[in-house]
Amino acid sequence: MTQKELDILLQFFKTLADENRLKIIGLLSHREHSVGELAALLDLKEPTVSHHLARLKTLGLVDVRADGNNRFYRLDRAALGRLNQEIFSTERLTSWVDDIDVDAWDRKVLSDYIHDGKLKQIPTKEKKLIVILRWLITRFEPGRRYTERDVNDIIEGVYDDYAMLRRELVDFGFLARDSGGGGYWIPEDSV
Amino acid sequence: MTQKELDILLQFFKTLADENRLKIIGLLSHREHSVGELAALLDLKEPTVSHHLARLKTLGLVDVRADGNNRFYRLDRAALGRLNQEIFSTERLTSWVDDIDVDAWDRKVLSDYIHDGKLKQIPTKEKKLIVILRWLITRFEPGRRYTERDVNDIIEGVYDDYAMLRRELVDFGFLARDSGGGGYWIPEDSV
DNA sequence: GATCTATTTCGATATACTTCTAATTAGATT
DNA sequence: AATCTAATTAGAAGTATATCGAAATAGATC
Repeated sequence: MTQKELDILLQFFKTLADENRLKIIGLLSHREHSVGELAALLDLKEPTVSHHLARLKTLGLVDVRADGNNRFYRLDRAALGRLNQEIFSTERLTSWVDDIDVDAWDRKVLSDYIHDGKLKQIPTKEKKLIVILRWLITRFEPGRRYTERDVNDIIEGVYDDYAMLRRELVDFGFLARDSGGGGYWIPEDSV
Repeated sequence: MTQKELDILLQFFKTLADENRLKIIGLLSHREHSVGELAALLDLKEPTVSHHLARLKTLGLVDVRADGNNRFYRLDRAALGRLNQEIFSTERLTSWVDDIDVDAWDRKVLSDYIHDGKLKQIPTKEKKLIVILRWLITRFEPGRRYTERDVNDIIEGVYDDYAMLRRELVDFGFLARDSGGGGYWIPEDSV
């Protein structure tokens, strides 16, 4: 769903989220009314009713018909039904947020822990640690072999305790290690 | 529709009339999320998200599942569909306002033109005049005969120009007059 | 048990919106 | 043309509520 569609949806709910506007819709569902009539029925001043009607009109929910000085407003039922269908279709509901960046969480964590390209400290929470490790692993090329020294040097560029981070990378499967001294590499099924 | 039902409807729209709550629903439509995740995704602080979730929960739109310190919220799709059906059924739309007092218009006119039981002035608008006449005619008993003097006295109690009002009462059929001098009375089919 | 983490509650602030009065516009009536 | 009526527009005041920081709560971890 695009931001524009979300705005439309939002305007719809905002417009209907007022007791007097709901009552106006109810009154107009019976028959058309002038502004003065509505004001009297709802015990509001004309300008207030005028304001509410303007909002309903913006949404296309009501029509106006001028008759002398009076302006008779009536409900556009078709528009109401149309909005209903559009808004509450299942597809729409489940697609409300395609445009939200789901990596925002990752970025938040990164911005919290990384300043000027350096890791400030190692997060204790596993969920956050994984975000950091995922960021760190991008400095290694898939398919290439690294000596322990290589790995330490790369990590040290962003954090002093390279041994700790190297261990975490291995523990969480971001790096594989050959116990025979064959060095480190990114496993095929790396996260 | 009762006031209570209108309130429910109103709460529904008010709850959905917020951009971030719509986004939360969208996010939860994919999968459950913790408060912290939602806060990061929406770029809001936890208390704010907590507040939004509480409102959604009041409406029954979301469920909570506790897991350690985390609380995972998820969408109750059934509730959403249920509300949709209830809210947008045609019967409901057309019955929104049965409880609105349609005599309020009359009362408005009366309060505008009558102070302390006295008629301030005669409205020029026919619609309003009729309201006044309907009020005035209640001072006469159905089935009883009145002389012109009786009529004048009764009217003069509320307005000086009794001749004018008497004429209007007759013109609009609130009073019948016997051309032979037999006086005035309320006609059977009086409005 | 003390500490840490995620969430909620509380209190304050800032913003959006409803509602009103006053002034303006447009149409009808004299 | 002048007046009157209905409605809208403009501006102001009050109310509701979204948002945040600080404090409190509850669960997990050490």
